[in-house]
Amino acid sequence: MPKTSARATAPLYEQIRQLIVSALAAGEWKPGDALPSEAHLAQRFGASAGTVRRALDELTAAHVVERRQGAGTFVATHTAPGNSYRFLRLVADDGATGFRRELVHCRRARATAESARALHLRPAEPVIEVRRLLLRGARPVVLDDLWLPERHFDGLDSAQINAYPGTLYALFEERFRVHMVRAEEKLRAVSATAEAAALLGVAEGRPLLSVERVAYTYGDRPVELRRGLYCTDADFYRNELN
Amino acid sequence: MPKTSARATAPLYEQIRQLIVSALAAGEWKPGDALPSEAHLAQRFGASAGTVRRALDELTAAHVVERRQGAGTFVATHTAPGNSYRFLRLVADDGATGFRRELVHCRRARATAESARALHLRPAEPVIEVRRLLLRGARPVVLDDLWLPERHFDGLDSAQINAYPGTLYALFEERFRVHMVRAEEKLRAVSATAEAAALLGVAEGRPLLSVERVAYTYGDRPVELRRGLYCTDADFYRNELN
DNA sequence: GAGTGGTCTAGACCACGTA
DNA sequence: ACGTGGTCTAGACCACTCA
Repeated sequence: MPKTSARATAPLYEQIRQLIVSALAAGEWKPGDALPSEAHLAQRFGASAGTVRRALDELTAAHVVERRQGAGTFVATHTAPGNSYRFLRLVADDGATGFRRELVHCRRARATAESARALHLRPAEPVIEVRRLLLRGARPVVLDDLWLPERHFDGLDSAQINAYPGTLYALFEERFRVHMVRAEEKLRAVSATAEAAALLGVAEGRPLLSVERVAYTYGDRPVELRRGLYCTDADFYRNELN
Repeated sequence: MPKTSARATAPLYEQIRQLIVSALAAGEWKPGDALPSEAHLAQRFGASAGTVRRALDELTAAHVVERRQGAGTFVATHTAPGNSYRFLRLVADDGATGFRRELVHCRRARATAESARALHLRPAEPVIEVRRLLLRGARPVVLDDLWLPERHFDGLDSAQINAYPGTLYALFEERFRVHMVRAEEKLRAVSATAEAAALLGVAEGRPLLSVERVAYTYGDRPVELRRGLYCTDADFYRNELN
C-alpha cells in the first residue's frame, strides 16, 4: 500500500502562516498596519528568520500582506491607491480603467436559498441588499447586486455609501473591519432583462456578461455574494492563465 | 532625487531562472524530461543549492516545471494526465469537465491585420486556420477558431489532428515542439451569428461567451491566437481572484 | 545611523520514490 | 541503499527607508 502521501504535522512555515492569519482575523493588526519585523516574529514563534520569511512569502503572494524594503511588512488594504477595483477585471478597449459609482438602493432583506448556501447562512437570515451602477462618464457599464450578511455589516445604509469617497471594499474595511482577501467568480453570457436593460441603457435582450462572485475574508470565510452584469460593447474582462 | 529604485544586476536566482528558460526554449530538455538535480544545476551555474532552488520555485509556480519529491524535477507537459484542458476554464453546472473533440476544418490562410498584430507576424504571413467543436455528449458547447503561424506548425493538417488522441496543446507539443506556457484572454458577451448558431445548435442571436486568447511559449513568444465561443446555458467560466 | 526587508551561502536532517 | 526534493537553521552582507 503506497498510501496517498501525508505528513504527520504541517510544516512549521505553514503553521506560522496560519497563526498570522488567525491574528489578522482576530484584529491584532488592521489593514495598513505594519507587522512586527521578521526578526521579532521569529522570536515570537520560536522559529528561525528564514522560516518566518517563508510564511510571509506565501502571504505576500496571496496579497494578504505587502512588503516594502527598508520600511517593513504591512497588512494589505483596499484603501491603498493602487488597490482600488483590485477584483474588477473590466478594461475598456482604449485601456481606461476608472469608474464613477452610482447607488441604486441599499435595503434590508432575507437570505434566499442561493445566498444562504453561498454565504453559509441560516435560511432567511437577515442580509443587506445593495444595487449600484459603475459608469464611465455618463455611460453605465456595470450593474452590481450585492448580498451581505447583516451580522457583519450592521448599520450599512445608503447615506453611508453615498458619503464614502472610496470603493465598497475600502468602505467595508474601514467601517466594518471586513477585509476581502480573495474571490471566486462564475461567468456566463446572458440576455439583458427589461430591468437590467433599463438601468444599463441598452436594448432588452442584448448580451451581457454575468459575473457571479463569492468573496472571502481571512480564514476563507465567505462574506459577500455579488452578481454583476457587465456591458461588454466597449469593454472586456481581462484574464491571465498559467 | 530618490530615484525609482533599480538594481545594477538582476538577482542571481532570476538570472538562473532565465538561463533555464533559455535552455528549455533551445530544446535542451523536452516536456516530460527530468531536469538535472538541484545539486547538479547548482554546480553548473556556480551557485548554491538554495539559490537554484529559488529559481526552480518560481518556475514551479509558473507551471513551467513540476517537482516530484524523491523523483526529481520535470519539464511540465500538456500530455500529462491531469493537464488536459489546463487552460479551459469551462465547468458544467453539474461539475463535469471532459469533452469530445470534433474538427470542422484545418486549412492554410494568410494573417489578417488582427492576427499579425497578436502573433507578431509580418502582414499576410502564412498561417494555419483551425476550427473545431468541443461537445459534451452530443451537445456542442464550444466553437473554437485558431490561428497558428505556419512557420511553427508546418504540415499540420486535418488527418493529423483527427488521428491524434490527446488535446491540441499536447499535439503541438509532441509533433511541433511548441509548448504553451501561459495565455491572456479577453472575455465578452456576444450574440450568436447565424454561422456560430448553426454549429453550436442554438438559436441565432443567443448570447455566447466570446473568449479571445493569445497563448505564449517559453520566453513570452506568442504562438497561437484563438477565439472561442462558449455556450453558457449549462456551463460557466470559472475564475479565481486574489 | 539604526532598523527593515532582500539576497546568498553552507550544512543538517527528513520524506519520498525507485530499483 | 541511494538519490531526489522538502524543511529548517544560522549567519553574512547588501539595498533601502526613515527619522
